[in-house]
Amino acid sequence: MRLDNMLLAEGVSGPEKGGGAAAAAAAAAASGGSSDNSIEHSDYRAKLSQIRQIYHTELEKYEQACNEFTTHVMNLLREQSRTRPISPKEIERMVGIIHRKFSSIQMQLKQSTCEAVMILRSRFLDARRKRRNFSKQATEILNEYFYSHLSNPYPSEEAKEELAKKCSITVSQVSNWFGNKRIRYKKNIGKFQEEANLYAAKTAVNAAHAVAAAVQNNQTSSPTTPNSGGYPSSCYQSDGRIQ
DNA sequence: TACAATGATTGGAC
DNA sequence: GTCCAATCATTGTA
Repeated sequence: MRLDNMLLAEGVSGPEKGGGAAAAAAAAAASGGSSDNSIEHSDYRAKLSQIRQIYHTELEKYEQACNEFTTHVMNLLREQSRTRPISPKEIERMVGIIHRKFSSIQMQLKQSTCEAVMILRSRFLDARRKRRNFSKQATEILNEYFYSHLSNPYPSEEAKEELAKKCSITVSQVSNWFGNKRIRYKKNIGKFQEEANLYAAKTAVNAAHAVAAAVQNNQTSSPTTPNSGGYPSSCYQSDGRIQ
């Protein structure tokens, strides 16, 4: 069952008894976190534990109420048996109805606990709230690739994976970065011109070093022509995409 | 503290 | 699926 799996995954329906209720959990989940990672993590765990505790407390209450109500109904039936015959099957049927009713209430409790956990998780995992700037080195690597492929700044899947590895970020972060970079560059080429020249010069220096090394080794490879930067309007397709 | 920069998300187009 | 464009939310800085 998915609900059980989720609660189990978060340790909510496990054997360990802690503290926390659905409503309180939702309130806990709704309150903001702290800036520090470790503090945030302990905050998350504390709120999760709160959810767990309330879940178990409520569950116990329901079980107790169920037992009390069952005993009460059975006593009533016994009393009634003095005035009319009541078969054991009838008693069994009544007990079954009570248990089904209570288990559906417990299911609702599970559902709301599950929702509270999901709210908590989404808040904790919401990347926007935890955005961190990439390292200077990573930005450098990405910029180097972007400006040296200005005529076609669309890295292949392999190139993205390579860049992701080099920058210690994910492939989707690389995709996001290139998406943002393309659009922002296109919107304000003038602003990025200096940066483009800088990286073009860097690429040129790297190429020159490579050529020098090749010459030294008596190799005959020809140098690659670095991209000069620019990004003329002709680079864009009619639909606005960069060619 | 206001503002710019930046990484992530969303919705629509292809 | 990718990409663009707009936007959001956070971070960095003057």
